[in-house]
Amino acid sequence: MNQSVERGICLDTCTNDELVVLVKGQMPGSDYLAELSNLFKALGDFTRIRILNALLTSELCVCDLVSILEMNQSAISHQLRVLRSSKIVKHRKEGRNVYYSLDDNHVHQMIRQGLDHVLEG
Amino acid sequence: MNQSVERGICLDTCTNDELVVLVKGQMPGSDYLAELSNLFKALGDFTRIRILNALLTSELCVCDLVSILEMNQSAISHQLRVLRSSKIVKHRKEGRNVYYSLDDNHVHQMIRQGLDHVLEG
DNA sequence: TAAATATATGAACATGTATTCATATATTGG
DNA sequence: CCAATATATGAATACATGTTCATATATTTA
Repeated sequence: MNQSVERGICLDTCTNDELVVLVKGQMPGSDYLAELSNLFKALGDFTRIRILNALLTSELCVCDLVSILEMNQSAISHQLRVLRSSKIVKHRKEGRNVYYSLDDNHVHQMIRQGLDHVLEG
Repeated sequence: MNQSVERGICLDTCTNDELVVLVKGQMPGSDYLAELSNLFKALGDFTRIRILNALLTSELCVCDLVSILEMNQSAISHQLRVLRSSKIVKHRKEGRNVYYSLDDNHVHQMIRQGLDHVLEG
């Protein structure tokens, strides 16, 4: 279906070109696209991706993550906050520990799919 | 399989805890995780996500994208460069136009999966 | 209740990044 | 060859973001 669309050569900026109108019409709303880019942005950091890969294996508390990533506790907590506010992880408190886990199965799949991509490379 | 792993309560930082060792062992190598986070980072920008959503419908030249996103040509070109260097889009030249399209099917699927996620909310 | 431990958070700092402006390059048409 | 058009790119700027340090909060234990 992709390549069957007729192209219109742009003169200056082709604001009313048929294809442009078509593509514009098929784009999801800005709200969704903003949400989507924010989701990817939250996944797009080395520390956070390592946290999430760890959580792929098991629910973990903050100090587990400190040991696994060999990083500052503060740095970990700050990044967990980002992941929490993006609803990517959920947490539960048990005594003085706070256990984090993946909130959603979609994210699980997105990470795995991304890994497939880079492993093939 | 997740919750069946025995937890070890951390005292200070539990460097030798069994679970920590297990999780560490199951993490992909740093190189892959770095690549993965870079891939997500490339997807994690509003402008770039809009470009990619447009390319989901059809191959497009730069000035098409300028019209579709209603943005500065320079801004678009700069972002296309980011997508190119991340191997997310490919390009072909035809006369004075340069046509961009998605390079890889994985990315296609990742975007769709991400959209599913945000559309469900 | 005091000390110890686990976690969260604000401020500061350094670094990264998106956009704009000006300009360069390349291609086509006259 | 010259003018016009499409695209790319470097520099500048403003803004976002990750880490560290210091410290606050909450919970357990002695």
